Amino acid sequence: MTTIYDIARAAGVSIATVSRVLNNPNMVSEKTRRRVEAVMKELNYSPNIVAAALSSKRTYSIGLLLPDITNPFFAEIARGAEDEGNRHGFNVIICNTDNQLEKEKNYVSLLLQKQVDGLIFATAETDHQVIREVHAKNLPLVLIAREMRDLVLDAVLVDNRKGAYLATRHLLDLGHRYIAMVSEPLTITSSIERLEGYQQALEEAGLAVQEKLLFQTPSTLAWGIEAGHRLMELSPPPTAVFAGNDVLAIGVIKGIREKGGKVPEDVSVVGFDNTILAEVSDPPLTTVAQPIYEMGILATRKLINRLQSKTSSRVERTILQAELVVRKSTQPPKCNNYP
Amino acid sequence: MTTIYDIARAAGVSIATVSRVLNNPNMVSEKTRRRVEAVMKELNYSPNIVAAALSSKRTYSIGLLLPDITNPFFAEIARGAEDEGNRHGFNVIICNTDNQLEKEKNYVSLLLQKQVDGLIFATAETDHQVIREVHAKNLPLVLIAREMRDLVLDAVLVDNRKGAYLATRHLLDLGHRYIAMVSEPLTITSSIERLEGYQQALEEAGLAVQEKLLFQTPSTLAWGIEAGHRLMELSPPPTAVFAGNDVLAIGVIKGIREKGGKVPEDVSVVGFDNTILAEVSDPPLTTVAQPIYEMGILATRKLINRLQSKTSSRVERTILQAELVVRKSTQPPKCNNYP
DNA sequence: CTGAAAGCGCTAACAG
DNA sequence: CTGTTAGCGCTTTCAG
Repeated sequence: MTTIYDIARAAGVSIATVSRVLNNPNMVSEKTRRRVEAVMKELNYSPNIVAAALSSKRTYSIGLLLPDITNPFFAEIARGAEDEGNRHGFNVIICNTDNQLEKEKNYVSLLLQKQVDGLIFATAETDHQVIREVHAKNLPLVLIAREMRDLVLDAVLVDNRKGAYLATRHLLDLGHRYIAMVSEPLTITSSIERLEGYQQALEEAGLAVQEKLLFQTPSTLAWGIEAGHRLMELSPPPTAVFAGNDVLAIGVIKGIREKGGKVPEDVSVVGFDNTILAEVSDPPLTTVAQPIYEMGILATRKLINRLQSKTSSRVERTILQAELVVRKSTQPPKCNNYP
Repeated sequence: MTTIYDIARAAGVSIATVSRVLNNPNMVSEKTRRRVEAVMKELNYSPNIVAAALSSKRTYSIGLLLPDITNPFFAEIARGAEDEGNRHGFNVIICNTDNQLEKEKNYVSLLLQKQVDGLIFATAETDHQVIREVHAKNLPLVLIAREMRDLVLDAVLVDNRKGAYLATRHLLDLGHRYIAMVSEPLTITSSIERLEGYQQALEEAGLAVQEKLLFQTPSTLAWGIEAGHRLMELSPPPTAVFAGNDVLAIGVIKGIREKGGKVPEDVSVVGFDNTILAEVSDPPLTTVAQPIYEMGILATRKLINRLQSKTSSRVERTILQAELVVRKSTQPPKCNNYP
């Protein structure tokens, strides 16, 4: 491996000069710069970032903590983060936390030892000791897709309430009056907000929220199916359902079908997220689109900005708009037999 | 930030001893070890891995190059790689290459500068200059899911031929005689092998491969749909189709439907990969399962083994079995009108 | 514009 | 079992 010493010797300059042509080329005379560069090429030199990091204290890598990269929603966030990071010379280290506090703690500790420049955190918890600690340690940090209940930090979010409102409103506009909601556990801020949007739409339409139409389940296909079954066991079953995310929505559709119902003929279904699943499912899913990829980009850009301008300006929450994407899983109700 | 010097001073030992309790605790007497550990706890010490890496030449991070983390197939590989890496104290740096040579080159160069301990490479190309260079530089490297045409390297693969054979055979067993294949571009080794499996099954059944039943398209939903259309324009249309992967299969189903066909009633469809898409699609997709997650794990384990035993033993190709997962997208043909 | 020199925090012989 | 002493390869004052 060739080092700046080799280059310096071969070019007849000091290592300081070599370092300068690497980092501050304009502080070096054109002539010596050229010479040094030539030698670098000739000796096929490649700087050792680890060594640079040790003295400069910048590793140019950031940690991305998310529940599960296998979930299309987070995969897309990761893609956005990685693209934007790469554009600025940063690498991203992926960490799958499965929403387990223990794992998050271990990852954070490891990432700190690796001296990452900052963290992007997509956690499920609304209250989080680990995040508090990171924040206390002054490591740049931005939250994505989820917030914390009582600690305001840099974050990139989507207007969940509005999105849920749009979804429910769409169902209402189609003529539905008996609309269920299947949501993720309400320990997640986004779930709470989506539920609020649903409520608001119903209330505006002069409808009361009915307890028996509210389902709360973990966010997996299997649980969605289960919810679909329970929905169909209601008598009468709802004519429409708003699911808290695409996975649940697709599960619900499957569950409804397994009980002999048809989507959208018997019951309309709306999802949330607009992941690839919504596009691929049959019928294609009407859903609320979040600019997921863009969120990954924005969070990363925000983090990098923080890293560059040491100015500890104040906390910045970016809230993006969600919008309804109407596909084939919704239609007017056949009849309106609402209790 | 507290360093081993601080610990050494506070514990009344040398930095070497501190370093030892960190890396070779058994080389230190129980008593001083305890003391040092106590001080570490007290001073809330956290080792600086960057510094350790500079002198030890091990960064405990590995690069994972894949086309696109957003593709469920690669996301699952990434998950496996990350899980296994984490289990051994390695972090994984994700790089999305989009199969672009230029991007791959840049990433590899950056990863080398970052002194990653090794690389896991999922590339589409069958012949690859970048990989040759990495290999020449003696950086531990394992290929996953794809091979190179004329360079045998450590790799974790699936028996594509056998998988494709099983898929086609399943269709044959159901009574289909007029079976199309929609495959990814044949520049990818896996595509070629899958085509071969298809051929073999047909030939064993005494059927000739018909050129007009062979489609080759990029692996996206849109192109799959397009292929579905073209399939239905044949007269008669095939009674079954084997698609080179799940995304294409789902596209084909959509395309068939758009032309008024029913799946599986009019035409049966088999996919390949068994990603979440197969589970989520309607009808659930009969497909060939690859142990994707496990492949990620195995590739990583193989890499880590290489890192640990410096023994340059010989190249090792692991070939996993694919198996058919029968779901609802296939059934016997209504009638067998094959030309 | 350039060079000398002092680290960054840790590992790894080598002695003892 | 423990301490001393060189580095690892690069950045960064501080002089000149």
